[in-house]
Amino acid sequence: MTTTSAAPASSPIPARVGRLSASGWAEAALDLIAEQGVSAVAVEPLARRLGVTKGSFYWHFPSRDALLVAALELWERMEEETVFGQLEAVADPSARLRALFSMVAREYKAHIIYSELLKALDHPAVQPVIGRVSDRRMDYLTASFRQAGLGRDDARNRARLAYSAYVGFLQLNLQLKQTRMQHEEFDAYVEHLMTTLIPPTS
Amino acid sequence: MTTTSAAPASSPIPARVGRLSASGWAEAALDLIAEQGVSAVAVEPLARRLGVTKGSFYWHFPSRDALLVAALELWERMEEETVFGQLEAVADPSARLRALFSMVAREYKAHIIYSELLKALDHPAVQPVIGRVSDRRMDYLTASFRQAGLGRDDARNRARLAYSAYVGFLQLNLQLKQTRMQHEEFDAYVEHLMTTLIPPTS
DNA sequence: GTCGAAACATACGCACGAGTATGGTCTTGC
DNA sequence: GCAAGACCATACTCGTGCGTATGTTTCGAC
Repeated sequence: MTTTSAAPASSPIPARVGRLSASGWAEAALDLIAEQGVSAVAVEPLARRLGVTKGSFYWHFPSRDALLVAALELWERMEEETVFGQLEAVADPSARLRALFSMVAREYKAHIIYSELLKALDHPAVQPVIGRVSDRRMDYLTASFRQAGLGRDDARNRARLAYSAYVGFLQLNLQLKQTRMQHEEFDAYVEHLMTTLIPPTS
Repeated sequence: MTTTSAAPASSPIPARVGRLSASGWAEAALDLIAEQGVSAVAVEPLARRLGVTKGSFYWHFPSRDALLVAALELWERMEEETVFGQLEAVADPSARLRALFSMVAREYKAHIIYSELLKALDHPAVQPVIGRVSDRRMDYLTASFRQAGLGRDDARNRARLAYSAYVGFLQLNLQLKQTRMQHEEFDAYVEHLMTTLIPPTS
């Protein structure tokens, strides 16, 4: 979504503009992950989608795995700016947790990708990336709960609980289409999260 | 694990005893799901594992999908007895939530399978099954929180939170091998869950 | 303009999994 | 103790995805 920002993200119609670069392929791969998961990132279908053939692909990348790695690097950088950057900007630990959950509604794509990557943890290339991102977020949440007044162990456990709730929410509400929540209902749930998980500002 | 209870669940060595039945194939498929996920349920590898060939399989089942459906039915029945049955037996709503989390340590396999099925929600055969099971558990948790003193909306949201934490825990601690919790740490976490999520018995 | 490299097309070989066809071997009822 | 059906093996076809080999077009430098 940066360089060659053509193709409406999901169109089977080629409609290419210029030529492709390696990052163009990586971005397209990320789109595919968001839509149909990691296993859907196949060379030939992806090439058809971009209006080219595999001949093009294997000029930019040595293998399908190399594409995946490039896409994951791209996502991790993107995630660091978008999600983590926005979280870091929020000073109040209470508002920070709210920000994390509210972002799911706004920054939809980054979270969908995170959810899809969670489903592909078997893949050796995915595991370290998702490990780093999860640890980083967990540490930040833990620190937030600490400065919100919780003790060391309590803060870590509360962070576990909060982050598990985030991950579980992604699975149950984004993947399992059935019983999708409405906006009002979602807001009420987030409100419930706050009062339950955030210690009262004594 | 009922009829032809041979084969040590993970041995590449055949070591068959008698002949196979349809349920034998379904049980083997469930084992494979637990170990390597839904996509690993392929006819030929499964046949090799059982010490037979596909010729045998296609006598018992018309297609690979039919096997998956049979395996899912088997699991749903098994789950209803094991997990749900044990939950229902517990009267106190507080102890009930503790039971749900503690069961993850004991009844390992059923939860691993649930986790793997969550990762395969794209598959049309998986979605309704996991939907029914999740709804049933959610309803039961909601009722538990109600009789623990929470209002209608609060009980539902608290159930959402608790169950999301359960699902997230499965993903982060069972799938992501990295940073696995120890027994002591796990017990402390469960304790934290109780005090945080269960309303005090006024 | 033309030349070289970047970007792409075409046509292959290979592995693997789904499904079919057909024949062989147990094993149970009687 | 022998049919008949249950169970299994062998040998195929077909589709799909990965990777390679080898041309062909496009573009920028000079």
